[in-house]
Amino acid sequence: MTTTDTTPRLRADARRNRDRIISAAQAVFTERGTEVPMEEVARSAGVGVGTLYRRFPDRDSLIRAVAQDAFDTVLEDTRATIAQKPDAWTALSQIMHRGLALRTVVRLTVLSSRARAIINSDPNTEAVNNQFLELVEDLVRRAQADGKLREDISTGDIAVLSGLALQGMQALPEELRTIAPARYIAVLLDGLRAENSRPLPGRPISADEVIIRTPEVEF
Amino acid sequence: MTTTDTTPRLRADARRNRDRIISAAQAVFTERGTEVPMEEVARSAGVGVGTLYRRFPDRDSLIRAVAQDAFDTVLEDTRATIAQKPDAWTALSQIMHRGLALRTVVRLTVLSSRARAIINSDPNTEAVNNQFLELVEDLVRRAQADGKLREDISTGDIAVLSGLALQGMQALPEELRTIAPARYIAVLLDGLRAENSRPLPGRPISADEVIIRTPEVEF
Amino acid sequence: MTTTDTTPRLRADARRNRDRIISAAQAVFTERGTEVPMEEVARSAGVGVGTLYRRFPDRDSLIRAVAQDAFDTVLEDTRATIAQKPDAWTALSQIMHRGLALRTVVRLTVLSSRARAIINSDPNTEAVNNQFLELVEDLVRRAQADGKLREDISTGDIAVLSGLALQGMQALPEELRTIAPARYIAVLLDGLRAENSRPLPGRPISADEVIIRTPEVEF
Amino acid sequence: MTTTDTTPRLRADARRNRDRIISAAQAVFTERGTEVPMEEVARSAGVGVGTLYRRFPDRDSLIRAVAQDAFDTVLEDTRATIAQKPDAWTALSQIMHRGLALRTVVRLTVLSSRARAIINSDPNTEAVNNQFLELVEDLVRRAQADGKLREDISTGDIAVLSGLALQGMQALPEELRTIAPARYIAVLLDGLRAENSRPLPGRPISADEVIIRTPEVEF
DNA sequence: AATGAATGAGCATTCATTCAT
DNA sequence: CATGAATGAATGCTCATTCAT
Repeated sequence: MTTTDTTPRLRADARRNRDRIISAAQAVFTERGTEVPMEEVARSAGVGVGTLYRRFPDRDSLIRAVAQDAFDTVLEDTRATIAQKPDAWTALSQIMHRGLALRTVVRLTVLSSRARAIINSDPNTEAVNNQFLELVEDLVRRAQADGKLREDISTGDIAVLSGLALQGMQALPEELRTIAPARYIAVLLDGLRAENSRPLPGRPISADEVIIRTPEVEF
Repeated sequence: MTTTDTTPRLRADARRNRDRIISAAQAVFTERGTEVPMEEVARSAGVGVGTLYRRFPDRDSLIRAVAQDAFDTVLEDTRATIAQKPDAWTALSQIMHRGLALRTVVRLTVLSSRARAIINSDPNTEAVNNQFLELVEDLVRRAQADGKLREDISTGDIAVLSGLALQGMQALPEELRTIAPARYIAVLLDGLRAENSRPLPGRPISADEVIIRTPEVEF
Repeated sequence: MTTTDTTPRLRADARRNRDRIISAAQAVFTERGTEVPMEEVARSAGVGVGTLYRRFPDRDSLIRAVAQDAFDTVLEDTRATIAQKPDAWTALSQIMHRGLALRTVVRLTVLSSRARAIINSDPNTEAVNNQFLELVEDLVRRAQADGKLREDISTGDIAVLSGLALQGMQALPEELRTIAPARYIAVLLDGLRAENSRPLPGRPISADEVIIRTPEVEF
Repeated sequence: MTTTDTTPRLRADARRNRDRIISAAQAVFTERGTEVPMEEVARSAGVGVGTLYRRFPDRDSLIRAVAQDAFDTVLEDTRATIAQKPDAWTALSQIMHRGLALRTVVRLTVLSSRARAIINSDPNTEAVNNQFLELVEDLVRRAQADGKLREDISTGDIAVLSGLALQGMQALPEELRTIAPARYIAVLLDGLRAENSRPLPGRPISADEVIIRTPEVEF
């Protein structure tokens, strides 16, 4: 787990508790949504509710911490990927194929309007997200310059599309849930290649446009 | 609205109310998930809770009715599309571009595990769904025979992919929410074309495999 | 059914409906208490709720009518019994052994505080009840004068005791429910005979004292 | 209160609350039946509904606990009585004259079919009840051998008869409600004596026959 | 006049959050 | 500090009563 330590000093055991809670919450939120009873989260972290609430005064603050953590991981991964790959298209492909943390982010931002609202109003997470999007933006530009990525597409589109392919797999039986995302990312990538492209309807969606304000949807 | 009239005879006003409730529930479920307070559903249908409950004795039975209705509409639309288009690829494209009812089905089946469980145990809805999948299956085969659709793909894949592109748009600002689905369906279609396709990882997923049994996820 | 016709004129079919409702309500109240859903009562009378409510504007008024009817029957039976039996003790025995209408009265008065409150405030029923108690009072006096009935007992005691033996049989299996009341009435009668008697604790309870004011108990 | 401690360890305050709830529920159930609003029970125990539900997850489990407790007390009382009284008839008399806990049992078993169903399916309570009935059975046999108790009677009859005399007193004004049960128990006992008894109709009812299966009656 | 639909108040139950141990 | 108990507000569902057909 990667945690941007905001709380300066924390005794070792308290720290450990905090981490266990975030891990557990991430798993539980990903599996069953952000509306699970707090007691469930506590139980699955192996602590009492009291402890949970001492660390995170309400559900929102827990969601915020989980999001924070996931965004951090995504950013780190992305940096690591870029550090090794000079080819923009390959880098993009790899990033889109990435796993759990990205999936958490997707769930949190795409599926739960509550999480979205929280994330949108958290400067810390937003900052990390912006850094991530900048990196992707650069890759997009470079991949297009290389003639690999279609022109009528922008960073926001990529963000949304990666999101789609990483979610919604719960409808599949266990066996397929593992292989399906890779398949659909691959289909998408084929659809994103310059060579294949028919002109798209609408207009490119930029990175700035995917940070959202719709607070009503709640699955 | 398309309602398969199961209840033999219903007084005109009762019928009207029933329809209003299903419409309202469809909208509300699509907007805010299947867990909205029943009172909300009632209010948005302009009836009292009592009426809602008289017609649908519990939430499950309402979800079932909404699903039924949505599946019916999807099937009808699909038939109409096929009736006019002899070209399989075009037919598939059009079906994938279709709107609200399909979106409801997707929401209901992909996002809410509760809805999934209900639908899976409703023979009526399942029957309609099967008819729909058969139609698509035929289109897929034909489009592949025509050399339009890539070979390493099957009906289940198409079903999942259409689902993905039709959901998750709530993360976008109002303006884009309208145009985005069409864009992403287009990208997907480009990715699905036979020409230039790279081999996909995994294996084709058949129609039978997307009727699902995982009841834990609940957003 | 014996109904003291208060409502002067009533069309034949309306009259028939009224009677069917009272019969049904008597049965249902006796079986399942005075709190059964009105819809149940209506269904078991074979009419719609609307009709039920047209006849009896609320639950209380239905209970009142049922009580009325039962009291009437009890009074009639008692008169008939007395008319044939000059021996007071035998008359008392027979009255105590009587069946359904008496049982309804007992249920209504002993088990449901609501019914009790209603009956107590209904001059009509009260009048009938008073006539009944006067008859019993006379029998008690005569049976004591004959040396058959113990002296330290009064009409109120008899009323309460008959009530007890006629109720609470629902705890027994079907077969016994039929024979049990007769057995226990017999035991009671043996206990009431002058010859057997040890002095009782407390004091004789008169007829006036069993018309009651406690409105809290509600089974 | 006698509580069979099933839950291993319970914080002092929780334990205290548990006991208060059972006491309150016993009183309230006895006064107003097993259908009182849970909120009433909670209020009368001086706790919030939440606490009530934490301890007893639903109404049935509360009824079960109250029954358990009452049966325990009855059994204890009975043992104590027997321990001091070698004379079977006197022991029986005393047991029949006993008060509140017995009355609760009676209410619960005789008046509420719901309670009956619960008790019948609770092995724990059933066990205690069986022990109780064995003790009474023995007393009945001895009292008959002593020539004190009439021969044409069995344990089940005694159980039913004690039940009758201990209930239904709510029809009486406050003052009499205190003395009445003793009076009627006395009458019954006179009726149960061997001397002067007339043969009873029907047949003796054994202890096994009063554990019942009729779940429809609900007062 | 009879019917059954509509309404909404009432009670059961769950769960976020606070607080005593 | 950690724990789990207590609280009460929110929501599901039922049913008495009213009213349109």
